[in-house]
Amino acid sequence: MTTSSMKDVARTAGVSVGTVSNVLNRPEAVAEETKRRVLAAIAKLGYVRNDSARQLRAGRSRSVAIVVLDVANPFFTDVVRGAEPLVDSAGGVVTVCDSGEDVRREQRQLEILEEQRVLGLLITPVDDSSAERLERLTAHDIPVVLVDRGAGLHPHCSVAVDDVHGGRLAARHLVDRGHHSIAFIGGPMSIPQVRDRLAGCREVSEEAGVGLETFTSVSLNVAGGREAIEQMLRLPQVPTAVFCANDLVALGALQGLTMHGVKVPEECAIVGYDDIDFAAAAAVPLSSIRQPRAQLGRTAAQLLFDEIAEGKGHTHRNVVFQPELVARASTAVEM
Amino acid sequence: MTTSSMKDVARTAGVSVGTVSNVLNRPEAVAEETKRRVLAAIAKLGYVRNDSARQLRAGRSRSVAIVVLDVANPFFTDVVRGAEPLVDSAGGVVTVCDSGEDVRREQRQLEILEEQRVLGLLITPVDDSSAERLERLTAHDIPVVLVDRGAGLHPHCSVAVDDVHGGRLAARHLVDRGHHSIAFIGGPMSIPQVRDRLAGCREVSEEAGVGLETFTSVSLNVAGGREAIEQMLRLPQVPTAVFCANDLVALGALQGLTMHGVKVPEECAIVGYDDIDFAAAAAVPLSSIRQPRAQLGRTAAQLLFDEIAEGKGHTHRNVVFQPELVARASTAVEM
DNA sequence: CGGAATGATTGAATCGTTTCACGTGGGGGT
DNA sequence: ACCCCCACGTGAAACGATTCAATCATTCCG
Repeated sequence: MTTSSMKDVARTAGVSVGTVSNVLNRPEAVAEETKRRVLAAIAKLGYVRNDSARQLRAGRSRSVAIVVLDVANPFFTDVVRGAEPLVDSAGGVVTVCDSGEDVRREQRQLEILEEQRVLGLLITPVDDSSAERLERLTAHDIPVVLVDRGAGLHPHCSVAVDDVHGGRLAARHLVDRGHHSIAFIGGPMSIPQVRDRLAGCREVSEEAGVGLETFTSVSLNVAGGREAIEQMLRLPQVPTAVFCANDLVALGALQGLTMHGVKVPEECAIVGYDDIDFAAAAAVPLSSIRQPRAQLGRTAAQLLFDEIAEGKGHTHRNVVFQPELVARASTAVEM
Repeated sequence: MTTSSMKDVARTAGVSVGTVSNVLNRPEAVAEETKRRVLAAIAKLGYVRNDSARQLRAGRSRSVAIVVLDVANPFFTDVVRGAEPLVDSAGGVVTVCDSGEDVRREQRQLEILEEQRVLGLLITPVDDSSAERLERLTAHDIPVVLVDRGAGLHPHCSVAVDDVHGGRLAARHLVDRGHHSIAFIGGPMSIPQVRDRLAGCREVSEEAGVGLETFTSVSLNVAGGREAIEQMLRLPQVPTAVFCANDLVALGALQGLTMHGVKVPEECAIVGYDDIDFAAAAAVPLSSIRQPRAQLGRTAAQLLFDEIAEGKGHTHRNVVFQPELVARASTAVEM
């Protein structure tokens, strides 16, 4: 028998289990001498609290789950970083889940998180198909905060960055630089952020009478960007600028273009999205649309705890941040 | 009352809780008709299993924890990625914990994980101070696999890459390129990987009669690299090459050097470590020491499940991979 | 037609905490 | 001397699922 329980501790200390529990949870309510004896017993037996039993009694766990599209994307790790301190100081634990942009994985994870009765959930859903399940979580008293997702659409709190506006900023920047035909790279199109960024871009390009080709990448990562460039370069008339749905795609695009001897920014400009740290450190430092990453995480966690604290009387809040353009070498040439 | 239990399901289906449990866990043992009724009740009530209760009974949870030094470091996310499929297919769940190179945080997380009775633990410990606690976990039947850590030192399974050899490879490469004085950047020195990589580097530099200055960075990230370069550039005689303890530090070093107008690789060469994807995409593509990142994760998970399966009769295995040099532009000049 | 074998379901014990209504004994106030 | 209150402790009842021996029907076979 390697694991000892409260009962064992109680026995060795010559007290009741209730007292052991008190030593652990309300030390001020137990006499010095007794406390000493109990602590000694705990040390001697190497007793460790059983969280399952605790949770069973409490009805909830202490973990706050964050479900992201891609843990390997620095954007998301920065969001997680932003949320962590708050959760920590509230005595919680952060659990990171990677849905990998895969609806089925996401489903499975949500199921498990629900079974675990997590304290709350921050999530960037893959697409709209999880809406139902998320509402169900809320109905089961598990607050959900949507991260980086269009506001107001769902009965949850949310933090988001105005992606349509971000798309506009990118396109406006390229138009100002004199480009007449733009390529948009991103996908899959089921991801709302991708659609929104594209929408903003389209808005500006149409208004300015500039051509817009879209290339759907399989995934929002480096490989996706590289592959999309292959397609693009097969066009009879290759666009002189690409706007990528995120920086990983942009880095992939940069690699693809360089590999084919296309000079960036002279022959083709690039604008990315997120402004992850690596964007500035790229072969050609990337112009990008900056999002307040850590702030997103921090605010999301804050909203979550607010909702928990307010309980039933809570009204959802939807916080929207504005993105900003960071111009670097990858768009440094006038056409 | 928003959450229903087995008892509720049993009542609505007109059966006993034992039967409900059977429907869920051994469906073949219950009659079709009954099963239908129970499933209907489950659907109607929106019943969700309570994992805490399950675990309490089972004595273990289903989660495999991975404790890493820095989630924002692509090296670690790749390791996690490698481990995930295996854990998944074994019906487990991955929990990622970020110790942030902070011993106290690590301690706290280990405590929590022990309380949670996790299935097992993959960990890159911050330093040796957790050895005791880790042994205690093993004693409590929680298998521990050390990731990216010197083999044989501890009573656990481990997967590692030969860091001393990696350091040698880097130094050898720089010596071959004709450098006469090398700077090592990395830290804190309490991290064993840092010490080993430095040791390998020192070995070769001494053997070759080449100068070696070491700069201790506060942390193994971009900022750490940038700051170390500030120090280095104050030297009367600035080294012509730097070997960085990982790629993030190397990227920081690259930024620092560029900011001060030092040309890479003409005036100063750089070798990184890990060969993360971003290394190849950097402003000056980085030479680096490649580690089999995903393989590390995969093997670690495999060892863990082996240990669980073998039980008491298990003997620890220590798998060591060999790193390899990937030469790119950042060392492309002969001195 | 009796008895055994098979199949389906039940009920109660159990996991390890937390919580709360109750003792119990001693000390202070009047 | 009496009463009351306080400070400490106790014991037992939850929490929700799993498991297993026991029960109850059937069916099958000789």
